[in-house]
Amino acid sequence: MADWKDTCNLPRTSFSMKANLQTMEPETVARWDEMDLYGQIRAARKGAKKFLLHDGPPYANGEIHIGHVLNKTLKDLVVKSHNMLGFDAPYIPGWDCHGLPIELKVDRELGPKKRQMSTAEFRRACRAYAQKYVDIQRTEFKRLGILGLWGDPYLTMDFTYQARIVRALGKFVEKDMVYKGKKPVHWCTHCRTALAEAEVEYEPHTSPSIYVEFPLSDESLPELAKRVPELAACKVSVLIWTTTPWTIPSNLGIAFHPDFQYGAYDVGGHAVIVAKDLAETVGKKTGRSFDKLIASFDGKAMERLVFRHPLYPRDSLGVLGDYVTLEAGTGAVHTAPGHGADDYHTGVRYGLEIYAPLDPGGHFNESVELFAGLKVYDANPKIEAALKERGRLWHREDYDHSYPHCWRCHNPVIFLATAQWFIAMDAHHLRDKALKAIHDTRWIPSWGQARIEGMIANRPDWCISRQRSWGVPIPAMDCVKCGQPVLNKALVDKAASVFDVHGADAWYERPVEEFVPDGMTCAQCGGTEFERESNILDVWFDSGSSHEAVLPFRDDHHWPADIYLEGSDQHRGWFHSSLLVGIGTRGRAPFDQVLTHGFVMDDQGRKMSKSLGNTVAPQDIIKQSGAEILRLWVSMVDYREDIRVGKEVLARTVEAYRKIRNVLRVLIANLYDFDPKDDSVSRAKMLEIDRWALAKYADAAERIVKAYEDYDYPGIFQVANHLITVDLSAFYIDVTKDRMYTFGAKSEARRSGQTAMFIIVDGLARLLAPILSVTMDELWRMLPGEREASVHMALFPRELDQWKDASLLERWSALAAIRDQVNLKIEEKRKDKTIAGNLSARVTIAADGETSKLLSDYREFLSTLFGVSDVTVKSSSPQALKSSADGLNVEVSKAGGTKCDRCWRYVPEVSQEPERAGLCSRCVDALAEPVSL
RNA sequence: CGGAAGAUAGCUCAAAGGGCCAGAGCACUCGGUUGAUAACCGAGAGGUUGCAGGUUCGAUGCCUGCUCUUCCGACCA
Repeated sequence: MADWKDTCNLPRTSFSMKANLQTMEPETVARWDEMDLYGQIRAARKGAKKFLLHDGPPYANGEIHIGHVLNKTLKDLVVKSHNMLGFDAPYIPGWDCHGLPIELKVDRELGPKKRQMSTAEFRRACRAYAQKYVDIQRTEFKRLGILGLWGDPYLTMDFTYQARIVRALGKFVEKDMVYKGKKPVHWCTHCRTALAEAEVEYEPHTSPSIYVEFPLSDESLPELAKRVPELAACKVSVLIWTTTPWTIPSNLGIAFHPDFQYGAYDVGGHAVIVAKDLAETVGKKTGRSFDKLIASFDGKAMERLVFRHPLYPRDSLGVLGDYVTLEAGTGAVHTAPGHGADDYHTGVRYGLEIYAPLDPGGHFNESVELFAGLKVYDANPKIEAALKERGRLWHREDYDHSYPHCWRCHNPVIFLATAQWFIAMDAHHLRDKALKAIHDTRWIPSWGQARIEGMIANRPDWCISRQRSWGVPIPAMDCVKCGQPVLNKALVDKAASVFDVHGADAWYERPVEEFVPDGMTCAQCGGTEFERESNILDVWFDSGSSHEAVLPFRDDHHWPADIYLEGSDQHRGWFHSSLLVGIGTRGRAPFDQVLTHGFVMDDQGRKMSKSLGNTVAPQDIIKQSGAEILRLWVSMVDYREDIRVGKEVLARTVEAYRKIRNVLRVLIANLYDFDPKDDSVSRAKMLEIDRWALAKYADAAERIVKAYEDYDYPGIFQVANHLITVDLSAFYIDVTKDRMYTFGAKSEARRSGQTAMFIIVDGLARLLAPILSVTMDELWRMLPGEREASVHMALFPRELDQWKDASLLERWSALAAIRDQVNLKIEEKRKDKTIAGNLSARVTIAADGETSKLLSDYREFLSTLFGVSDVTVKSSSPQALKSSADGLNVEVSKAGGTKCDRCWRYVPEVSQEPERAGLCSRCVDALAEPVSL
């Protein structure tokens, strides 16, 4: 028996079933580099409508983690898809290079060596460190298949960038929106330096706990009598509690909770105020009786009453604060605006002085009576003694709690108000304009608007100064003679022009004269000598200025950007700072749309952390499965929410990838002898099933394009996956393969199928290219016909309407339903071993009504549709139809006749000719045509 | 403690001005095939839509409370 297999048009392709992504991906990335794919796309789209995604700069520290993968891949999806939608969509990646974490890392690496280094030298070490991680991360991002201008990214430490940050600040200075004020920060008196939140460690500590009496001032008595008549004739005082006696000299207020109930108790003939819920406890502690309640009232009644300081002839204002609790103390909180965060905000709200009479070493200065020159910790007992002497100290005990300590020297730290630079939120209507800009921006998802709105509406003035080394210096100076700080446009411009050439290091290295504008004099004392301040800018100002530093200066960019895309934490971070800088420099938001994504969680939905040991390293996944799997994963999950990753998710993603790859492989493998130019069949001459496939494809393609426009990536996967698995794999390809394999290679029927398959696989390669960038690039190069050097230079499929055919699809969904019914019957017969494969079956089918007509219309096609050897359509007989619910009667039996050795169908008779022995007539005809090679 | 978001089959996603037995794909089980073969086809099983109430003829979808998770922020005087 001859081996007829060789005469069949079996699929052939070098697009292998196994993806080999581990080798394919690096090769592809290298090829893209070599051919300058990014540049070629730019050239190809030149003149098209622009679509600009402005990259939020990741921090140049450490290797990339799974969150970076989500973020950068989403950006890549946006950029690639917009290029294929026909936009000119450039992408310039950036890095955030300044800031504390790098400083700390470098500090640790340098160890004791750091002490011998100048600030400029230390900054050079930081720069080298940042550059190292820029390079590492760049390699990793490229490995993910992200396309962009990797050769010329923007770095916040670029000299020109540093200069542009300063110029952006200049816009604020010019409008008089920047002022110097005070703000409490963590301060280490041992290291004599401000500490960032990350440098503070909480450790157990024993503090003195004291209860102190503040008498009501006489002038407030009438007001109190009005609010609380019962107290009209009393001598009134309030009892406060604190664990930092040394802040008593700085006391300027007493805070009450507006809604708590307070009571005035007769204690030894005086009316003493404490929170009612705490009266009993306070009584026990102080050993006095709080049994006799004279009056009770809300904390609100205490607002703006004036109390007297227990040590000095000074007032202490009654204020309200929500942060007052009943967990400890008296419900009346000692408030020193210069020495606490709450105290500070309350102080600002009530117009109290931000008073902190300490030197950097934590000593009281000369103005502080009784305690001048004392270090705060040494002052504690003295202050207690002074209070006791005056009869104001009601109780004292030790108090164990967790207290902030300096992470370096492990001494307790204090809160200390220090001079800082601020941007005033309400100068030049900054806040109002920002709120309007938020309203004018499209937030995706929409709740982002309310979120950032709340933040902008409530935020305090922006503190932009940091007492740090690695960043952009605030080009402010102090008058040597009188200490008056200066920050003006001329100073800023001068610094910016120096930074342009020498970088911001110049501030620490070059002579001060280079920075002092000609003829500058101190506005206060007329002094002409100045010294530089050593504050640097908040790094959020750095990155928030990126639109100013990048968009106007890059050829293919424009201001504002079309879209920003970051994690939802950036409502507080980069979106926020970018918005404020944008308002300050140009009066509007630097973006039209803001798209946010969630965070990557582990497979249980918990956040990843080193301590939990549930982190998933993208580097490992790439090694095991390939970056395409990560890209596919990003595309199929709902990134607007938090997303999960874990073994099963990734395994499912790999399965999905295989399925997609395999179906595309079958399609291209049937095109090995097809040239679209010569072999395409016009739609009019195509078989109906091929037109059906194209109609399905066109519907899907249209929805996918729409989904790209809507940033609905999971929707793309849904549609594409359904088309590929259900419509193509399980239906179209399955039904069509007999024709493709056994018909004459050049027969119109086979060419018809090839035409459809070509259009579909070509279209899918385009449609999936943003997601499976490497795989589609590979497929693209193997497809027949003239085409761009890379699929990423191509456009999404167009003119899809020509393939659409709603009535055909409707007819065919009825046919598919019949096929489902037949399959059920076939399955029954397979179970009882009447038949095995579908080709060993014959089907007898009858129906009534519409279905009957459909069956007779498609009589010739039914055996193909069902994949069986023979179908007999019977005219409907009411009796036979009784058993079936939907007017369909199906009978399956074993096919009769002889099996054709070539196409495996059972036919009534096969050829007896020696050359064609065992073949059905259709195969004999097919072989009349020479086999193509 | 405050602001915001979410919770649908083992996994990833669908279903909404509230209404046919809540749908796919993958995974799983069984069967077929061996001319997509580390593939392919068919069939099957799998969900009281986080929990508890409420509104309604009827709720996954609306309201209230709770639980859990996540992001942001505040706080420990």
